[in-house]
Amino acid sequence: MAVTGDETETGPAGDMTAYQLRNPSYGHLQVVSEASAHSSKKPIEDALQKRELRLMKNREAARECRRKKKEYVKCLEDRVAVLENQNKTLIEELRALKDIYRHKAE
DNA sequence: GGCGCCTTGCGTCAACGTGG
DNA sequence: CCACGTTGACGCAAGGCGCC
Repeated sequence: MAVTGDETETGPAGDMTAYQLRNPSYGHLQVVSEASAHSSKKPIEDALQKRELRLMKNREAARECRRKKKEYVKCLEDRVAVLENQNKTLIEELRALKDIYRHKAE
């Protein structure tokens, strides 16, 4: 039951963080799917199981959410860099044109 | 070394939006 | 209406870094 050959942990950090190694709850859904094999038990156990599943799913969702946010911010930063370059070029171009205009006027 | 401080990544909760 | 997904906010732990 290997952790589903993970593709998501290949971010900038690369490997598992110390936190991930330390924290036993840093896992994926197969643990719970085992647990929920037989679904009708005592209501309390059932509720607990439900909660575990919810927590686990939310854990994954939060991770994905952060990944997306990081990607979004990176996109914005890249765009800023591009626009700054464009701006520089345009300012330079404007300066050159003004120069030409001034010489002609003289 | 051993601090304090800052940054990063995580898990959890709560609130909200949405599809069935 | 409810179950579920998404995301901001919060607190925590660890790592990096400069300072003593």
